[in-house]
Amino acid sequence: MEDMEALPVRFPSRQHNHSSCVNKLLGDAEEECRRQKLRFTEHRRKVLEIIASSHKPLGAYDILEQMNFSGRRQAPVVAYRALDFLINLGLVHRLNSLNAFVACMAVGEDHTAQFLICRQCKNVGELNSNCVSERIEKDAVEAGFQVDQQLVEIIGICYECAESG
Amino acid sequence: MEDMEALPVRFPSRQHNHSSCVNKLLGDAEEECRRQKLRFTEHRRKVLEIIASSHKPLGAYDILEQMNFSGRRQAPVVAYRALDFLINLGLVHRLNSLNAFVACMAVGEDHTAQFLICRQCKNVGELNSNCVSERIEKDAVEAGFQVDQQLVEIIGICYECAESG
DNA sequence: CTTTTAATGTAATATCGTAACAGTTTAACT
DNA sequence: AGTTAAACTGTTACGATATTACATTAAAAG
Repeated sequence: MEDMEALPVRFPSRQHNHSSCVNKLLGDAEEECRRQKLRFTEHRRKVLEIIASSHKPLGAYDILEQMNFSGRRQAPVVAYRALDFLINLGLVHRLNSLNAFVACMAVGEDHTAQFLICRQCKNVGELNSNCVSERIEKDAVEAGFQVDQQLVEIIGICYECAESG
Repeated sequence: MEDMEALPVRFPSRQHNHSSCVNKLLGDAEEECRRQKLRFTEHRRKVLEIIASSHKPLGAYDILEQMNFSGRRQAPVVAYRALDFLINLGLVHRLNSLNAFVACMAVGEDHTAQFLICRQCKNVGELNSNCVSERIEKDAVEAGFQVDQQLVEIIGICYECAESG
């Protein structure tokens, strides 16, 4: 896996190793839950595993399909509950333009993420530009608007898809 | 209605006169359709009227409820078709975080809009910051990402709601 | 005036998300 | 340990949002 730590932009390369993503995220989750005395239950672990195994956004019902523990299909609310938990913890993001969910690529960095969504390969990257978020904050404040939350989703074509046509 | 033309930020004041918004938008629509040889049909006019009459975002089914032409309820697809048309024309925007629609406040200015959504009064303003959109474009390009569309939704509290508590 | 294209009417269905409530597990506190 | 309170789970049902498919009608282009 290439080093994405130093860059403000993180778009998953085609070759990169997912399993290390998964392990890192599960580790982060466990640590964070210990710190905040929250329970990292089976459902929550499973949902995080599923999401972290893909850089393509997954719908709640896609996730649900992969949750068949005992061959039995779970109710939708099971997935949504786990997703809410993970989102509040900052481990998962919701993409409003797709009604879908992705794992966070910058856990614990207290970031206001912007998402790069490739409409060809469907991979999603995070653009972690403080510059953008500060600019938004600044312009909003000038308008007397007090910002709680920024949602930035950028749709286009990623580098690798542009290359391979 | 206060003059919002000169400002990069447009948040509707409580006192401003909606009917002039509606008329302006209908005029813009007619002109744009004439120019592009598109048909400004009854459904399309009606939906635009409904949306323009509110700065609060409306869901497709809210719009549908106001479309009872002959006392008869229309099918959802009727609203969605008109909405698609108006969005392509740049007269209406979709707010992904709310699954809702608002009239454009800056028709014809070829803008990449950012939306200010007040979570108290539910009014929506447009922040028309080239600075933000250029910054996003620039950062994305640096990551080798080719931008087609930017979605920026900012959730918080507007000036008037902050004042009145 | 006929051919083609665009828009409409209608029904059915897919997709996404939540409410309500009973039951169970876990943590916290005597 | 035993008790209580809080958090989590199981289950059913339903609400909200959006699309497909196809037959019909209206408008524009030739």
